[in-house]
Amino acid sequence: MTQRNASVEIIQQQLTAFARRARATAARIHPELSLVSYTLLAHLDDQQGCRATDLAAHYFLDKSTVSRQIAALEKLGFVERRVDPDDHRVQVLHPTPAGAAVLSNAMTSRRQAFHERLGDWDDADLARFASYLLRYNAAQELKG
Amino acid sequence: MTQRNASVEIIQQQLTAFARRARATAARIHPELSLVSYTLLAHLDDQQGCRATDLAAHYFLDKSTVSRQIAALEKLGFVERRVDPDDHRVQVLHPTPAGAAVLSNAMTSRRQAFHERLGDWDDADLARFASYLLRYNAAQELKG
DNA sequence: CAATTCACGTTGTACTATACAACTACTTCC
DNA sequence: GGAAGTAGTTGTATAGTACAACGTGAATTG
Repeated sequence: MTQRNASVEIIQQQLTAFARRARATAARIHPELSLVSYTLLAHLDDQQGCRATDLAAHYFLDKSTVSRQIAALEKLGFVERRVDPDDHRVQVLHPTPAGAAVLSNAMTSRRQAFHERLGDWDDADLARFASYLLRYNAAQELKG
Repeated sequence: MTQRNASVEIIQQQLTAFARRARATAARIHPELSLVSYTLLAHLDDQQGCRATDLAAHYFLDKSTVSRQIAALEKLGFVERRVDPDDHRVQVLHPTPAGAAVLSNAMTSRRQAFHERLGDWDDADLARFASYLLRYNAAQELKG
C-alpha cells in the first residue's frame, strides 16, 4: 500500500471513530442539550433567527425532523416562533433568553472539553488541523 | 479571540458537522450496511473474530446494543457465532463469507468516496491530516 | 380574478440506534 | 459447594431520523 493510501485509510478510520462517539460525548459534556438540539440552537443564535426550512437544508435533515426538534426545544422553553408578517406560512425561530443561557453553558462546556483535549498541541498544529477540517468539509458539501 | 481559540473553535465546529453527517453519508455510500454494522463487521474481520464484550468495550457501546447489532448481522447471514470451547459463556464472532463479501464491497465504496474527496490533496497534507486525527482520537480515548 | 401550483410546516407511521435494568447461564474463587 | 463475578439476551424506553399525507397560505397564470 502506498503512503497515500495509508493516509486515506487512517483518515477514514479516525473520522469514523470520531463520528461514532460524538453523540455520546455531547451527552456527557452537556446533558441538557443533545448534539442535534445544540447544533440547531447554535445556528439560530448565530443567524439571529431563521426558518425551519433553512435548518433542514443546512443540516441535510428532513423538515419533519426539524419540526420535531424545534417542537421539543420550544416545549423546553428554549426556542420561540414568530410568524413572519410578510408570509404567514413562515415561522422565524429565535432562541429565548433561557435558550440562549443553556446554549451558552453548553458552548462553554464544549469549548472547555475541546481545549482540554487539544491543550498540548502547539498553535501551528492547531491552525493546520483546523484548516484541514475546513477543507475536508467544504469538499463534502460540494460533492455530498 | 486569540488565534489559538479560533482554531479550537473551528476544529470543534467542523468535527461536529462531520459527525452529524456521518451516518447519512454511510447510508448513501453503502446502503446495505449501516455505519455501526460496518464498523462492527470490520472489527471482526480485522481481529479475525472477537467477543461481543470486546466490541462493546472498544466502541463504548452497551452490551445490549452490541447483542442486537450482532443478532441483526447474523440474521442477514453476515456473522456467525462459535461457542468458545474453553468457556461456554463466550461466543466468538466471525464474519461469514457473505459478510466478508459485503464488507469488502462497502470498504471499496468508502475508500473510493474518501479518495475522491481527498483527491486534490497533496501527499504531505494527507499524511499530516491523518496524524492529527490519530493524535486527536488517541487523546480522546485516554481522557474519554 | 379564479384555479392551479408551489412552499412551509405538522402529523402519522415506521425504523434504527441506543441505554439501563432484570434475567439466564456459565465460571471462578474461597 | 456456595458466593460472586462474567457473557450475553430480553424487556422497556427514548432519541433521532425519514417518508408520505395533509392543511394552509402564497404566487402564478390563463
